Amino acid sequence: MTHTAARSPIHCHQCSMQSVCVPAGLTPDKVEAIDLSSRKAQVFNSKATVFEAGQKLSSVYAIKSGSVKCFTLNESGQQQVTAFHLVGDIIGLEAIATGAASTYCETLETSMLCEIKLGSLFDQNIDGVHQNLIRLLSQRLSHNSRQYINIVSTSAEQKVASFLLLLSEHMQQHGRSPAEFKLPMKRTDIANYMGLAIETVSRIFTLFKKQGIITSDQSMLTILDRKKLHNRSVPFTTTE
Amino acid sequence: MTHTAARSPIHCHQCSMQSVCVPAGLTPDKVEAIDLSSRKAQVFNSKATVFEAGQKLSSVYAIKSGSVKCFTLNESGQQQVTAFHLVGDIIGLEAIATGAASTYCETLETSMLCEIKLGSLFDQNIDGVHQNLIRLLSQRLSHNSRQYINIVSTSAEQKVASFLLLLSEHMQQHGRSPAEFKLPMKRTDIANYMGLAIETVSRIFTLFKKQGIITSDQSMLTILDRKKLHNRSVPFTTTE
DNA sequence: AGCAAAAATTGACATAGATCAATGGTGGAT
DNA sequence: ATCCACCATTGATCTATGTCAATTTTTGCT
Repeated sequence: MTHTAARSPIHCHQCSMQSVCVPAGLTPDKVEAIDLSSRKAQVFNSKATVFEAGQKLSSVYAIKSGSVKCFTLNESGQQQVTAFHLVGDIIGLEAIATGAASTYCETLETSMLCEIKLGSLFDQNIDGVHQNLIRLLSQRLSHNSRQYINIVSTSAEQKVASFLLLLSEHMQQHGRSPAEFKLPMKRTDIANYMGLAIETVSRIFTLFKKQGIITSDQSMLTILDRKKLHNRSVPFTTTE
Repeated sequence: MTHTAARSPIHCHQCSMQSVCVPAGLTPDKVEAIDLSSRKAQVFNSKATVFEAGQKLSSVYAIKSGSVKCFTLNESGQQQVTAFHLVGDIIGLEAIATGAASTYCETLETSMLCEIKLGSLFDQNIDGVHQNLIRLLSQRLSHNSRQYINIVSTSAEQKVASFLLLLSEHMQQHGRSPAEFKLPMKRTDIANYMGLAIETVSRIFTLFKKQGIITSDQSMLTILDRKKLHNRSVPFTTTE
C-alpha cells in the first residue's frame, strides 16, 4: 500500500490541527471510535475545487492549512464571493440543512483540508458533538453578522480597514502573528467580496502604505500601525 | 391565578404556529415533556426590546406573529440594522455559542413571541431536537449568505428589488400572500440595513410605483408585476 | 534565469447615490 | 377630531467611488 501526501489517512491524534476539530466537538478519538473513514486529510493544489454549488455534500471540511474562497455564479458566469475561510475554519456548514452545497468553494493556495463525514456523527451525539456543532454554527452566525456590518453602510476605506483587522484577529486566534501574515486572496476577490472596484481597493492599499499603516512585500502583509488601522475601520465591530 | 394575554402560558398543542417550532425540532409534546416552563408565549408591544446586546441569553424566540429588527449600536449610539425577522423566524440563534446576545432586538409592531429555553433541550437530544437545531442554523447561514449577495456589489435598485422579493418569498413560505403584505419596517430601517440613504430608498419605491411594479397603501405593499421586480433584482439570488 | 500572462497600480473622467434642504403625509396622543 | 412629531417624498447639488485606459509589477512556466 502506497501513501501519497494527498491520500494517506492521517490519524487525528497525530494531527497538528486538533484545535480545528476540537471546537467542533470532533474530538479525535471519538471520531476515530465511530468510523475510521469518517475523516480524511487531503491536500488540494491551489485553485482546486473543494465542492461545487448544488453538489451533494454530507461532509464538512476543516482547514488544516491554506485558505479557500466561497462564491456563487450568476447566469453569465460572473462570480460573487460570499466568504473567505482560513486556517482553523470549518467549511460546508451551510450545506448541512439541505445536503447540498450552496456555493462553490475553491482553494486560494495549496491547502490541506480534513474532510469530516457527518453521517454517523449526525445520528448519534457522541461526546457532545451535537452541542459543539451547534455552538460552531451559532458562532459562525455571529461572525457573519459582524462581517455584514463591515460591508454595509461604510466607506470603502472602512471596509478595507475592517477586513484587514478581521483577518489579523483570525490569525491571532489561531496562533499566528496578527501583525504579519499572508493575504492569500487577489485584490479582485477582495474587491468582489466587499462590493468595491478593484481599483478602489488598490488605491486604499496604496493610501494605507503612504500613511505608514501597512506595508506589503508580495502577498505578505504587515500591519505597522494597528491603532491607526483601527481608527479607520467600522466603529460597530470594535473588539479592542 | 389570573391570566393576562402577555403572561398566560399557551400550550404548544393549542398553538396556531406549531409550524414555527416544529422545523426546529421543538415538537410540542416533547418540549412539554421535558419542562413545562421551557416555552412561554409573550405579547410584546411595538418597539419593545426583546433582548439587548451583551445580555445573558439562553433562550431562543419563535416569532408567532409580528416582526423584529436586530441591530448593533456604535459608541455614538447610532444603529446598524443587522437583520429583520418575520413570522415563523426563530431569533437569538447567534447567542447560543456565547450565551449572550450579540445584537439588540426590538419588535417593529405588536408581536407574539414564544420564548424557548434551551437548557434541557441542549443537554438531552430529545427526539432529534439537536439535529433539527443544527439544520435550522445551517439554513440560516444559507439564508444570510443569500442576503449578503443582495447587499454587496449591486445597485441600489437591485438591493431594494431583492429585498422586496425576499420578503415576498418569506410570506409565501409562511402561508401568506406573496403579492400583498405589510412592510413593518420604516424606510430608515430598510435604508440602514442595506447601506443606502433613506432618500435613495424612497426614490426607488417611487420609481417602482411609477413603473407599475408595486403599489403601497400606507405600509401595505402590493407587488403588481413580480416578473419586472425580479428583472431588477440581483441575478445571483434567483430562485424562480 | 527569462518570458508571457495575470495582477496591481495609477491617472483622468463619469456617475450613482449621498447630502442638504424644503415640503407634504401619517399616525398616535390628548 | 385636532395637533404635533415623526416619517416619507422630492428637488438641487456634491462627492466617493466606479469606469476606462495606460503602465508597471508580480507570478508562474519552460
